[in-house]
Amino acid sequence: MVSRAESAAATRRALLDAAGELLDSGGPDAVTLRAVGARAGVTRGAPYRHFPDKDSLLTTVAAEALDRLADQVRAVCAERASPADTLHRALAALMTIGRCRPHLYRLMFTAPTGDPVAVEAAVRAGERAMDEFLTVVGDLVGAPHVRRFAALLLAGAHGITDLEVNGHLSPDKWHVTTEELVSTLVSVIEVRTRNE
Amino acid sequence: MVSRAESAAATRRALLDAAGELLDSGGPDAVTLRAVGARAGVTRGAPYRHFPDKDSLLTTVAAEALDRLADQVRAVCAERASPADTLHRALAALMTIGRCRPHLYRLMFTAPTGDPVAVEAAVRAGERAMDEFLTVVGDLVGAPHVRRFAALLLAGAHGITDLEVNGHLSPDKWHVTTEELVSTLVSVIEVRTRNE
DNA sequence: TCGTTCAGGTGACAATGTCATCTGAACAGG
DNA sequence: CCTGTTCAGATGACATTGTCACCTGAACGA
Repeated sequence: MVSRAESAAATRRALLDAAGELLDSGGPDAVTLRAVGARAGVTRGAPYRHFPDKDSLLTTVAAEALDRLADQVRAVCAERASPADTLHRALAALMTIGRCRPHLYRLMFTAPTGDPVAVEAAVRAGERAMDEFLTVVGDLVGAPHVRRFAALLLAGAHGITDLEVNGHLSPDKWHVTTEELVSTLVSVIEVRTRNE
Repeated sequence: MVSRAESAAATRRALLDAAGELLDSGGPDAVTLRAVGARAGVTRGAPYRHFPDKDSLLTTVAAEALDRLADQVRAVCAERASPADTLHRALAALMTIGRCRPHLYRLMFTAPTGDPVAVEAAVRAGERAMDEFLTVVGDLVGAPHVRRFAALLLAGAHGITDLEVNGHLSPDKWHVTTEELVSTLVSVIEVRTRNE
């Protein structure tokens, strides 16, 4: 029925899911190899059959999340809405992760650690997500300064999200919502590119 | 010669400095209460005479760093250069921390944890730093949308810094330096405000 | 002078990451 | 069908860490 390879793959998946769920519910401190194992139905030593160490497990969680983000951006891009709309939705995908899964969001944008193989995978996934963003911005901005404005948009949206995630953007102090900030950011750059 | 209160204050200072130095040299994992104590010339239990727990110690380190940042921005502001120059230097103060002391930078912008007293101090220090930024931006932008643009500038600079700190802004991929990004960000907002 | 306070030292404990070792079942080859 | 191998998982053990209870001695106030 279930081959050994299938069972092992299922366990690996369960471990990654368990780590993500623990991260969401209790923050990084709650992600214990023992807890991850328990939630995945195995014991504390089992994860070492699938990941070299804890860091590599978490880095793989981040890599998968970055991959999903890249897929989302690509999907938004495929909808072929107006370039401005597409950009807004792509940035919204990023910020939704920050709002719904703040600890995962932090993990995604933290320098990956652990086994070189896992690190490499995370780096590649991150670059893929950024490349997708690049094509989105490419439809909005002329070729000469795509990279500059794409980096600026990405950094801006990330900064807004990160500040909000960490509670540094209380609306009653700044009189702005994160949505308004992103809108302002995008429009400001649109104005700039039209003026060139 | 040295009163008991003086000695205690000196130890407290030594603990905070030791924590900062360990954070710089070895990252968060290197900040061990035992290591902090050793570097401060005391043993592992001594920190508990000055901080309720480890989180509160680190939160206090962050609070002091935010306070220093606020002082720097205020000092820049007092130089009375051109508003644009002042803004650039204020943002540079922020980004310099990120480049020179990346782990401390991360600590500063992470939601504070630990004892409510320490958390309160960190929140207040963070708000003070932001208020200083607000006055800097106020000299550049008209009153109606100061907060919005101040938040945008701060979030943008923070996003750029955070991405760079975590290695997500390799210049050969994006063809941009962080300085160029900040310049673009500032000029883009200047254009916008002039058009209103 | 004497009792108090309190910074600091010390032993102990539970939790955790990690490893060496063991076990049993799924596999390959005859 | 039998047999040896491989490998996922279990288990025991160890060092490290945060944290606490308890102890000590010296600086203090009266």
